[in-house]
Amino acid sequence: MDSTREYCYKYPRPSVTSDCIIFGFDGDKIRVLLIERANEPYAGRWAFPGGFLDMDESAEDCAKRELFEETGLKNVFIEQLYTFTQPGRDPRGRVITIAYYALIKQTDYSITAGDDAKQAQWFSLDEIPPLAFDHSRILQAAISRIKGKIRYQPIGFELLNEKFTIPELQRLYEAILGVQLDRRNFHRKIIATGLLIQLDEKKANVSHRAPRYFSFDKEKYEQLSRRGFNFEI
Amino acid sequence: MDSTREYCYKYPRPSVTSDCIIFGFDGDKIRVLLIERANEPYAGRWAFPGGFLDMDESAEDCAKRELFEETGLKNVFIEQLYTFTQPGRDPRGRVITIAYYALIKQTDYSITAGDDAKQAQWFSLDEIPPLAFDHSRILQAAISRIKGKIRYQPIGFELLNEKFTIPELQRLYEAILGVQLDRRNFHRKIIATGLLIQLDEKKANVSHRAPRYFSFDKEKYEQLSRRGFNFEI
DNA sequence: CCAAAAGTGTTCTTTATACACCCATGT
DNA sequence: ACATGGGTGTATAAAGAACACTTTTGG
Repeated sequence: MDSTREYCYKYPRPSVTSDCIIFGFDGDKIRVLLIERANEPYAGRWAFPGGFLDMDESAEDCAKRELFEETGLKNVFIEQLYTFTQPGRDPRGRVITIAYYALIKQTDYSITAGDDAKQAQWFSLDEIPPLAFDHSRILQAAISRIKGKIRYQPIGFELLNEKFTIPELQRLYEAILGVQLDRRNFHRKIIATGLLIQLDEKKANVSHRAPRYFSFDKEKYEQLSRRGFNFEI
Repeated sequence: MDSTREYCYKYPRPSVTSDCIIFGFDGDKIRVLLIERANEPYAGRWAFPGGFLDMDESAEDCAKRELFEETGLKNVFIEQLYTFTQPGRDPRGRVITIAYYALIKQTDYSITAGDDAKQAQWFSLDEIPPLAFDHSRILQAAISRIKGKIRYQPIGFELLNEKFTIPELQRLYEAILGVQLDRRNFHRKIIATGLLIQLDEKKANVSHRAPRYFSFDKEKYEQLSRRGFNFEI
């Protein structure tokens, strides 16, 4: 028996992988986390962290495990994006990929390459290098998902520090939506949601009126969500 | 060599299936299409049409093929819902399922059981029998998807005939959203979208003022969509 | 004092909500 | 004629958009 081919089935089966699209925000632009592939195929190309599903883990657990192994990121809340199944999308044979995405506070984590990855690095969306496989299509899907979602769910806060100013939040919304918002109306509207807790602290060392810090009232949001209210910006 | 086990791989692989959640509307309630399973596991139980992925087809093509084989439905526009990957969700072993959903005009199609299915039948959402596998969880996911979607995209028209009256459309919205809407405000709002074409025909044989027929202006909707407008009810 | 950006208030327009009322059709 | 549900109008309230003005900070 060929010991390198010990798993045999009556019908052919595809390989299954999970990939992670991790977004961050540097205060100005949205960034996405890529790894440089160490192995063929596409060695040297940039790609999303991800890898093959083990038989005893869900696709979500697989995505988290691979994310940790390749970038050092841990305890990230990921959400399923889409499953890519086109035959021919991977030169190794039939591979289907379940893609997950997450929005994280870049400062909470430090990135370190490991495993299959030569390096892991943040790229802003206008400087994305050529990607392996069909990953640029996956990226497009992820971007349009967060664009659609941010209008109706308070996912923006996941990208900012625990404490943040309203102008910072506005720059984030503008970066994701790609539009300019009126500073004054944005301020009033975001306060009107009742989901911000004002802190007794202002931003220091700015040569103009210092903006206040706020934090996001997650408990209140969860209460309101359960009652079926809807957030909207 | 064991001819029933001719596909061998270095690492174990899960089986992959595609399932279809097909919604219809009978003028009063939302219905969903189920098949009665002919084979084990769960023989005799109701389930969504679906089956194993072939190696030369995408998961979407697989879903359409299985839908046709098991119910006779053809040319249905399906959309990916979610991929279910929990280990243990299928007694046959590790199976992941990519679920698709569709909204169809029940009158356009006639349903006929075939293949793995003893029969295919529409069930209204308050009369769903016990389902095979984790299909009741999948159904919940599909219902909450269409509830979320109908507010912002004109998917309701897919469930109605080519020509329909505004009160019919309203009953559909009420069935999906589970709320009562004001007849008069609904009328004005749906007309204000500019996406309905008024036909020179009224509903016949009703013992009250006959409502006009309308059709959905798909071309206009696509034009407006491209310009980034957003539909909202 | 000045520049720059934060924060507040005010006006105007648009949209949403709640109904009163009229209209057409079959019995 | 009347019951039934379709269709129109209108008044009020709430939300959104535009923008003038005031406040705070560092230089």
